[in-house]
Amino acid sequence: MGDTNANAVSQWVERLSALHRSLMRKFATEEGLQFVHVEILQYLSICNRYSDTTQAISDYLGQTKGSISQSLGLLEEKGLIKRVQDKIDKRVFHLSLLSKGASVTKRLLESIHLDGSEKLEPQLKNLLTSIQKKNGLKGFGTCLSCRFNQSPGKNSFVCGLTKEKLSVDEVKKICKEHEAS
Amino acid sequence: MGDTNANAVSQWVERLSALHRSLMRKFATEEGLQFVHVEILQYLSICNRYSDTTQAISDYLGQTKGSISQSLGLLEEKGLIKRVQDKIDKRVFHLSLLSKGASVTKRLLESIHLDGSEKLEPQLKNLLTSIQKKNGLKGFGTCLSCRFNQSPGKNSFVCGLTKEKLSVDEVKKICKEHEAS
DNA sequence: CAAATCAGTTTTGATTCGATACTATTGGCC
DNA sequence: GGCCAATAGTATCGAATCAAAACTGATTTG
Repeated sequence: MGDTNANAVSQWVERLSALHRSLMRKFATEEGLQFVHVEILQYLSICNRYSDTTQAISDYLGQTKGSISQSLGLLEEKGLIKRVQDKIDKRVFHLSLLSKGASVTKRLLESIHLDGSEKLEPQLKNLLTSIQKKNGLKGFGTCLSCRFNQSPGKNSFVCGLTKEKLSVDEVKKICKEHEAS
Repeated sequence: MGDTNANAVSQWVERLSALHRSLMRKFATEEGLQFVHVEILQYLSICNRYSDTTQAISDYLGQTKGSISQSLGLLEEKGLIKRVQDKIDKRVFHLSLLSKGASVTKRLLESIHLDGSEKLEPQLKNLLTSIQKKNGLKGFGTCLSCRFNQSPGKNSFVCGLTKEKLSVDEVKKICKEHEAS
């Protein structure tokens, strides 16, 4: 974990990320979409119901909500996503993938086929959280690593923030309110 | 290395890459640059003298050379890079960072501080090359892992493709002609 | 030496981008 | 209740990106 080594890891992450961007861009072009569209669709496929809003996407992708809002308009027009107004807070609109949008993210996953040894998984997880922590970024992890998550029984989950029950699938998704446990 | 696990690794790489993009975007905005500008500058800081051209950047980043050409024009105008015509092949122009551009890449490296265990390094390397291979991408590795690289003596390197001598620093940079050894 | 290839630029029109200003809703606070 | 700040989201603006295609020149190939 020395400083000399941090640099070397840096280089590999830089190149891995660059390669991933390149593949995503190629995929986007083939689908007749912009890069950011694919980013948005991919995010919507992994975020939970507290995090499917314009602002959350803006936070996750690091772009202004104005830009995101425009792109969302286009994605809705193209029939890839839909937006539904929140019943309680009428300012927020929940975004979700329509079947057409979901099939794009499915093709993306197939198109960029990643392989890695099993040992890599926990290490990548650590790397990710360490980067988030180092850069002072909050949020965007799954319930399983969140301090608000409570598990009153087997396969039963409750979010300590919202006091709501969460399904087994739901707790695997990423949340903007996430705080490391 | 099973299929069930490939998916899990996928998820982590996706999120790691997304986080990295987000940090790069924030950095770009702070520097008054576009995302792609930072990508180009970063690439120029790690590529060797065979790979510092418009076409190579286009291949590495996965964008059309027309787009790259436009961005390069702006970067030159801003005094971040310079271009020098090749003495032999007058079609090609070699691009390089000016001090102003180099300082941006230095700040980028400091800004996105990545930490990881030593064990991660060889695994990331394997992951990277496996993705390149799986996606049928050629090129963009360092001489040290290239089959053209020859080492007639200690700290002495020759490229089997160009028959040119390469310095110790040079062989650490990435090359568009790279082929795995 | 002509044709094909290659490196790079230019042009075009749709779209992104950040910045800013704006509407509408919500929440606090007296 | 009523006022004001905060929040979610959209609209507008000008500069810049983006891919696609057409276009120079230079080089290689046949």
